Amino acid sequence: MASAVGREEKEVLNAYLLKNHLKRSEQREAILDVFLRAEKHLSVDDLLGLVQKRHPDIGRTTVYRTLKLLQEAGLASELPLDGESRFEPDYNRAHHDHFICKSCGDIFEFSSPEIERLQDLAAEEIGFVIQGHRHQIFGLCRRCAAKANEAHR
Amino acid sequence: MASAVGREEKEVLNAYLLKNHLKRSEQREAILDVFLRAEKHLSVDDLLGLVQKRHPDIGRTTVYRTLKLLQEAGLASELPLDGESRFEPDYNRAHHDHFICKSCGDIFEFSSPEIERLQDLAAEEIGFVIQGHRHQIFGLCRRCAAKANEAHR
DNA sequence: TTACGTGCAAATACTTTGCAGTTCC
DNA sequence: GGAACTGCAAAGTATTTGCACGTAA
Repeated sequence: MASAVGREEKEVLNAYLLKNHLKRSEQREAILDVFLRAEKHLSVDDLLGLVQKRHPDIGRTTVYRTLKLLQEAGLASELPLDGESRFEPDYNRAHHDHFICKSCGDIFEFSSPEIERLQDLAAEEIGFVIQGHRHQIFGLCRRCAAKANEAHR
Repeated sequence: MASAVGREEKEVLNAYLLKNHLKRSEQREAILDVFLRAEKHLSVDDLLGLVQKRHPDIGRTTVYRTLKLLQEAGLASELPLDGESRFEPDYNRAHHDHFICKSCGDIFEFSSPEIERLQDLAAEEIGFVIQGHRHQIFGLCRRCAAKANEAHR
């Protein structure tokens, strides 16, 4: 059962390691495994906590370094928030942006080719070459909005 | 000449101070004045540097605190970037988002009511109540893109 | 065996806070 | 006179780095 998760991603990682004369390690495999199984949008602390359930000796530094490695290998992407960043799997995933609930912290994804197209147009107008973007929408998710409404009465 | 800049904003600040039982100070007035005259998108360090040209005794802490105050008063808004935040005047300004050049650091503004509308639609679909958003596009400005192209030959 | 990986502790970078003295109202 | 403001130094927070030791190839 365990081995079925992220088979492809594990191959991608190994290929990346090989290509760059880097080494495999138990830590890297454990972190990738936990990362792929987890709910999305983990903070470093979240991920460290999950990893340490089975591997208490893995340190925070290694989690930081492995997340950086996974990004370079195209397996993870960072969601830079105000305080701490969050990370999500990014292998073979379509581009998307995020709704972030200020109350419960939950994150929802959305994607809009139309928005992308409008961005491209605006960039073209000023001769700007787009390399990446960050599009985050803050507010209250359905549940928290309902709660807030109730409390108002 | 000096007194003509940001007259209205200064009134807004004074009204805000009064309403909240806060006090006026030479520091706050100097910082607001420099802030309004400056090129937009200043970092705290930029602003501190400019302020200290005329008021060497004003400290970094006061700049931080005054920027927070100006935001509360609706006079400034923060552009949270990767390392340090930048700040821009925000009184009676239409909403807009930013292109940010990774090479020279320059920031360009753009606004698209269409994008806003699409955001609103996406939010509605999941019952999300929007309170704010951050939409930043990274890449190369026209000039830096041209430079990069040249270097490639 | 040699270069890479790991974990700790220390360093960094930006921002906030505690505190003692000063200023505004 | 009392609450608010200021500047310094210290504390915070998230992340990175130096280093000695361990490990994969």
